[in-house]
Amino acid sequence: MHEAIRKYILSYTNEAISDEEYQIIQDAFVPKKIRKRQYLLQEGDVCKHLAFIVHGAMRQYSVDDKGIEHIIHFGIENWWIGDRESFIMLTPSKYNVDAVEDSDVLLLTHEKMQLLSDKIPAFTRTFSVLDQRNFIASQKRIHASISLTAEERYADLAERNPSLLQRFPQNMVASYLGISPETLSRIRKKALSR
Amino acid sequence: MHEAIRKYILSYTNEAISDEEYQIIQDAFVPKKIRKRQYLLQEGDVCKHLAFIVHGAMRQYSVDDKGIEHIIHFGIENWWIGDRESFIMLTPSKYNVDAVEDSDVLLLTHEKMQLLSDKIPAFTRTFSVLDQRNFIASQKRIHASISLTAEERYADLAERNPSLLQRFPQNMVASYLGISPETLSRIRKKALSR
DNA sequence: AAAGAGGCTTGACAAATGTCAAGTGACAAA
DNA sequence: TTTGTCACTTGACATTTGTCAAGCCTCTTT
Repeated sequence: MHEAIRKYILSYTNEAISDEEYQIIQDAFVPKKIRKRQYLLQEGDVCKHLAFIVHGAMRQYSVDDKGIEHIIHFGIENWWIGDRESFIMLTPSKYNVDAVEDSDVLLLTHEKMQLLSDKIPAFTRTFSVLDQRNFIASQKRIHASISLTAEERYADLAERNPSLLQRFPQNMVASYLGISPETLSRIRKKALSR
Repeated sequence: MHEAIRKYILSYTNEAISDEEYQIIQDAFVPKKIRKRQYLLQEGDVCKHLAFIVHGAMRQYSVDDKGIEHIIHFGIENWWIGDRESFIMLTPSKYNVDAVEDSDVLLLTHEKMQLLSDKIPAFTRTFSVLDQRNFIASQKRIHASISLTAEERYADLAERNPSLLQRFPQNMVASYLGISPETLSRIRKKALSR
């Protein structure tokens, strides 16, 4: 399973990884299987690991006073998932993270992440680029949320990340877009008649 | 003016900065005065600099088909501003950045940023922490946009960043929150009667 | 096979928000 | 001073989106 990480790093950098470095990487990541509906993180706990998804589908969400779930992040193969705020600040998380499909992940603690950053230059760069991409992606999502209608946001998602629409049930997609399941159902109906 | 940067870095790290390092920093940053309404970046151009705001108030926004402005970022003292996507990817920006008040900024190109990262460890950490904080802040804003009503988003902003409400005109705040100026006016009226 | 749960759709209605138009007041330019 | 511009407010109305309730379908469990 660790092979997935090797490929992943290589996709972010051109630097080769030596065998010793590879050994360090193997020691840093802890593989774990997470079954559908199983939690990786529960609200109130401190996020001790970031998870690299080797295979599967997961989500990060909060639950409001009325018990309604608000999904703020989807994760599938080759994506990271976890609450960065809690992970870095060591504060109790306001979010839950759980598996939507049975998933294989690689867990990384904050200490191991520091270790990798210090010892493996390629990793430093990988993390830094990752942070930048996350920020850019967030910026796009903010832009969509203040500039576009619900219908346009759905079209945008369908264009950029069609795979998410197939992997996650419609009510979760609605939550991710910030609209009710009924509204999404109606938007899709309209979109079909074209 | 460069003294502002020294203080800024020290607020992010405990490492002292030597005189040689300080010299490198002085060479990297180019001071510039930007008058109210003056552009730092225009849509279609590549964002060549990130700007550290020493004094003043600026905004990053897009303009849609109908000519309506959508503000995705405010910047005041000690904040960075610029289009990160364009800056990193070297692609034409979809945004404008201009000054809302007369402002003093320090410009940093991509090359100089690399130089600082390579030569000054404290800077590497500063940028990395900055990226992380940006990501966390974005995440909070996404959460607000899908979970809260317009009224709650305003209350949230008023609580977290009251200074922005005083520095930026109300129609810009409305745009930032993703609502019409009329709606914000009504929300404020309601909020007063409590 | 029967029962139940969950996800999706649909209709009727309510609530939130946007749009348009008019009016006011402050401030800057002439 | 006068004029004009611009931000803000307010009212009337339109549009979008949410809420609630019912029904259908599929899948799982018993």
